[in-house]
Amino acid sequence: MPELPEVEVFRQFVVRYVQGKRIDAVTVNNPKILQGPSPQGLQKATIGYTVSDTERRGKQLFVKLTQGKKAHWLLFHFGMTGYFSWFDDKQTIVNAYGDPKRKQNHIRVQFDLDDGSHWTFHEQRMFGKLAVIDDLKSYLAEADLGPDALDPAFNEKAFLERLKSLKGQIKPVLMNQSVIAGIGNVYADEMLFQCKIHPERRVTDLSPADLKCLYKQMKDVLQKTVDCNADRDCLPKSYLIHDRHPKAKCPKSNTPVSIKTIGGRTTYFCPACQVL
DNA sequence: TTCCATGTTCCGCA
DNA sequence: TTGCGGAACATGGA
Repeated sequence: MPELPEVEVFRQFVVRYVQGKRIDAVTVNNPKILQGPSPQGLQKATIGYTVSDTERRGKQLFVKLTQGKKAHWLLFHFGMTGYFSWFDDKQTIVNAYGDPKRKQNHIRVQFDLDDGSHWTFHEQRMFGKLAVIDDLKSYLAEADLGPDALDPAFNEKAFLERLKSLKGQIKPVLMNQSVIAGIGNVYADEMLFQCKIHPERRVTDLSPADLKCLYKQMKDVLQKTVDCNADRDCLPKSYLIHDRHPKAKCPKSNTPVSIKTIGGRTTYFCPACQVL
């Protein structure tokens, strides 16, 4: 589930509830979530360190840990079902996706903080990961990741430049993290719907107006979702995101929504608004 | 019980 | 080389 907006909300969550606190203990309930370090290695990399900063690129979240002059980063990827929660003696805050009634489920890693509170990483399906990164700059330089979709430096000109040499269907291109980082299945569908572009159209067949619309909607859809704190119910009624189920009807044309596998993912679109 | 899932990666084929 | 379909990964809800 977590695409760029959700991961941005997770980042803000860390800033609000975790940043500035020292990690006193770590519990790894399922070592498979760790990519690289052993549970002991993770303990060594975190215990005694203070959470001092955060970064995000696409769907990847980086959390900086500092102890004196020593510093490194934790990398979180949330797969399809990952999220954070935080709790102390008085309250529990479940972030973005967790069902408060089931908040104790699927805790893969728990960090105990120096103020007595606890920060937990949940990941039901184990597609997510947690890694330790020594040098964030070189990691990002070597990672096969495109520019972050919401990075202000990724402007219209850069967007058009990036897409102009590509040939495939537009939807898989939008979801390709090495082209643009952060767009997943749901928000790709939404921006295509808002621009009335069929998801199977070729990038090379799109008009300049189509591409400019996609740029605008990429920013709008993602930013609106961040502003909604990733609560999809808060998004405009005119969004197709509310109609991702069989028998749903297009919010603009009232046409039954089509469901088709495109680029390997379940795709929702309006066959009347989005013509091939 | 079977099918499906919002992410990523790898393999094989054209 | 590029594009693309399919499978695999692990888990549980419908």
